Amino acid sequence: MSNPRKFSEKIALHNQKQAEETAAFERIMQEVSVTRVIGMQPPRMTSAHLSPHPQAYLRSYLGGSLPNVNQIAANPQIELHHQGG
Amino acid sequence: MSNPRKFSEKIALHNQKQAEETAAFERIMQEVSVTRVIGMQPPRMTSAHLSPHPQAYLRSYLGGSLPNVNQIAANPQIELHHQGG
Amino acid sequence: QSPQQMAEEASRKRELRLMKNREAAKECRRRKKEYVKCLETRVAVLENQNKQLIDELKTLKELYVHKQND
Amino acid sequence: QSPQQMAEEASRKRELRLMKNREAAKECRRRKKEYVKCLETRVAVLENQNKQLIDELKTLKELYVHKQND
DNA sequence: CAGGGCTGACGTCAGCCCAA
DNA sequence: TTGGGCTGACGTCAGCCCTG
Repeated sequence: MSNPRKFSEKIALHNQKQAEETAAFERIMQEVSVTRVIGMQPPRMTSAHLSPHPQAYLRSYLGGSLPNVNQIAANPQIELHHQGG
Repeated sequence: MSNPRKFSEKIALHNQKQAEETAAFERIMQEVSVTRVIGMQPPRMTSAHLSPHPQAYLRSYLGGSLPNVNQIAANPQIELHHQGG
Repeated sequence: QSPQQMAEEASRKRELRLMKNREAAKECRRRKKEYVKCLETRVAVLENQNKQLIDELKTLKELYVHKQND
Repeated sequence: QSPQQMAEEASRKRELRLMKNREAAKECRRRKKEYVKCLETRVAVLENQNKQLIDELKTLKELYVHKQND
């Protein structure tokens, strides 16, 4: 049953749910942040686009490592390949 | 203090917060729904736009009563940004 | 007043206080139980709202990038 | 066995059981208190996440309609 | 300041439920 | 099936805070 009788199990279940929801929350927030950043660029060219290192430009706007950026890199306008790890 | 000692006050406070958050939640959901609906139209004209009653057309897509939709249906090109937050 | 009457009076007062505190404790436990149930319900409601908000955010985000590519 | 030893044995067993249940009740109250605090913390966290999600949804929505009007 | 309303914490009883 | 672990509910004590 999803509603255990022992308090320890209830606490463990709530901690698990909270961890999952926090992960999903942070993930979607980062994705939306990335979407908004790349969405602001196309209408106006920035000097950063002339830079030989566009990856560094994006990483300057965003904080941590962005594993999902690869999907966004599928956009034909911007090329963003792995920096080799 | 925001953390009362009596349980009745705690319950009242939680009910109040829940009501406010639920109201804000339903409001933003309806707004986003409206935004998505009107955002799908401009690229291609639908036969519904030739109808003499566009309000009825919108109400067919959306559920409850939408007081803001009237303004949107009247002037589709206006910007709707209410309290900024 | 005789000490006998004093003892009876004290005993009656004590019993009355115990009775009041007994019922008060019962009501207190009832309110606490209701409060905990309120907390659990609130958690469930907020959980559903979070999921719906995340889904709507995903949808609007993809719609936004699609508009971007048009 | 004499009834005297029987009574002592029963008394010792009862006292041992009371002692165990006493400590168990104490631990149980501790876990319940921790659980309620966990619930309150969870409510606060979900509340903040809801507000942030709504704000982000508002921002993305206005950005979407702006892209629409361009 | 004393008195009373509420609640935190304790010990006890009764009952549920699972592993032995 | 049953003993033991956990918990729900009770009554009591102690303490806080507010009102008289």
